[in-house]
Amino acid sequence: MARKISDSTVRRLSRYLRRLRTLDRQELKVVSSRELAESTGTTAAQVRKDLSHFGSFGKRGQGYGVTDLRVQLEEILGLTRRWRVAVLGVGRIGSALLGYGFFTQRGFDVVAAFDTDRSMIGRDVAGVRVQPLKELETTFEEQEISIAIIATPVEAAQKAADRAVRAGARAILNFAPIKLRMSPGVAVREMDVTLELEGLCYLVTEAGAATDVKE
Amino acid sequence: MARKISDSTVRRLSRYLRRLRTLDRQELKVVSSRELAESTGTTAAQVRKDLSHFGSFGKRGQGYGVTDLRVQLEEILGLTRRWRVAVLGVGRIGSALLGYGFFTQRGFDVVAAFDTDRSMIGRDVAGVRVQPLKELETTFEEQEISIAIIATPVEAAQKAADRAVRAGARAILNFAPIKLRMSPGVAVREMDVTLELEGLCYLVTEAGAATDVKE
DNA sequence: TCTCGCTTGTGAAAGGTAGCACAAGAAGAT
DNA sequence: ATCTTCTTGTGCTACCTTTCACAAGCGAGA
Ligand SMILES: NC(=O)c1ccc[n+]([C@@H]2O[C@H](COP(=O)([O-])OP(=O)(O)OC[C@H]3O[C@@H](n4cnc5c(N)ncnc54)[C@H](O)[C@@H]3O)[C@@H](O)[C@H]2O)c1
Ligand SMILES: NC(=O)c1ccc[n+]([C@@H]2O[C@H](COP(=O)([O-])OP(=O)(O)OC[C@H]3O[C@@H](n4cnc5c(N)ncnc54)[C@H](O)[C@@H]3O)[C@@H](O)[C@H]2O)c1
Repeated sequence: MARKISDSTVRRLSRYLRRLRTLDRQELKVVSSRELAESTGTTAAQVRKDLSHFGSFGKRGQGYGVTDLRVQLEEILGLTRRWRVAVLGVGRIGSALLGYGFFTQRGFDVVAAFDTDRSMIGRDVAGVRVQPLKELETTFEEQEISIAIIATPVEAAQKAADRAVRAGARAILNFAPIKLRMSPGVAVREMDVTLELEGLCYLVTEAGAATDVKE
Repeated sequence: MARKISDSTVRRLSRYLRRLRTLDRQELKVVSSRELAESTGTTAAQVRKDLSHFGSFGKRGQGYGVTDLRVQLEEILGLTRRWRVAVLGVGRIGSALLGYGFFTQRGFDVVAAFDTDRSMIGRDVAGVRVQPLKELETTFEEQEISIAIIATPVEAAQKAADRAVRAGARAILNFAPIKLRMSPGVAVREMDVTLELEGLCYLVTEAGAATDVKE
């Protein structure tokens, strides 16, 4: 199983899982690759190809057992354990994330939050106490935090991420609009709203230009 | 210029632009494809290939004029005009977005916000008045809103998006963890924090597994 | 003017990813 | 027991994206 799985495959697996969890809650027993494809925006062949990298989970002529496939995907993605998460920067985005109840359902426990702002420190935000940065190292170790969410202003993002990694974080989810430079062992994902909006603008502008040409 | 530009290329263009804006503010005059690549996490050849789809913007032996290339990219992405944006659902995420000053700098004006909650309606959030849903159609038309950001609970997301599109939106940025079904003419981008976190878990788990095998 | 050093722009090659099409297999009907 | 119907798993193919490699072009300095 040393095969390299592409990023787009992993993203799709996550989408399948999201859907399977809903189906499971609705107590549906089986699902076909076609149904799964339709509700996640891909094709049936793609679903089967993605799953085939990890084994055969379905029954021919029937489809996939919903609960069974859900569990398989959770194992593949590494979600059979719970993950402890810290938020760095408790401003608008940081607070929103701390209040997001969904994480707990999905296996993520936001157990710590850090800020430099005196007036934030000590406050309780959605059940998490905001700590000063100087407590970062001890808390990361004590709580065995492996994921850090960067929600500081862009100027502070690189340093905050570096510090989290030195303290033991193995993955970074970055909300600041900057490309973080990280050592190879550290996994990074970027969430940049502006970047997505710009992508939408391109599509809308192109669509407009395309129809203009046709006329 | 009817060539189809891939999503990943558009994403990179946006990253180049982000970097160019910073360089421009620092009053740097020229930048090479190599420098641009390093600061955006790609390769020099990739940068040149991406740009070559739209024309020749550099000088051989010198590099690219920072301001010049910035303007070119803004034109390509459709950012020479300003875009009017509405936020649907003024909860934790919706409020954070309304307070995000960066949008204005980048050509996006968040001019309207909608919510169903009586206690939210009429309130002023970061200078925008929260309106009831029934005013959506008139506001979209009067303000010529073309982008809708969906920040409602997941159950309401599809309906909210449909309504925005019927009212004139041509692009949707979706924060709810669900695949929206939209007619082909509408551009959609999804921002799902949980999905990104799960992707990180996969990478961390795999990295762990890989080193285990080596030992 | 000629040469040298540097960087772009791009055709060709390599490397991946997605889609097609069908044999294999499972369940239920006859 | 056989036939029918359905859906999986997968080899093959087509397409698309990235990388490579180098000629072309630009400016500086002799
Ligand atoms: N607000 C949004 O909707 C939004 C959207 C997309 C991206 N972002 C990005 O997310 C980041 C945070 O945005 P925001 O709007 O929440 O900003 P904010 O100013 O509301 O919050 C930032 C918080 O980080 C704290 N901080 C500053 N330096 C720190 C450090 N070194 N360590 C820890 N905390 C530190 C500040 O005290 C503040 O509380 C920014 O990079 C921004 O670009 C925000
Ligand atoms: N909070 C986060 O950090 C976070 C992170 C990622 C994704 N999300 C997603 O973003 C969405 C919003 O999350 P939130 O935490 O801000 O939730 P929230 O409950 O704080 O806010 C949701 C708001 O939407 C309003 N609303 C409900 N139905 C509506 C409708 N039909 N039209 C307009 N408004 C309506 C509610 O009154 C409420 O004010 C959810 O889908 C959530 O899954 C949230």
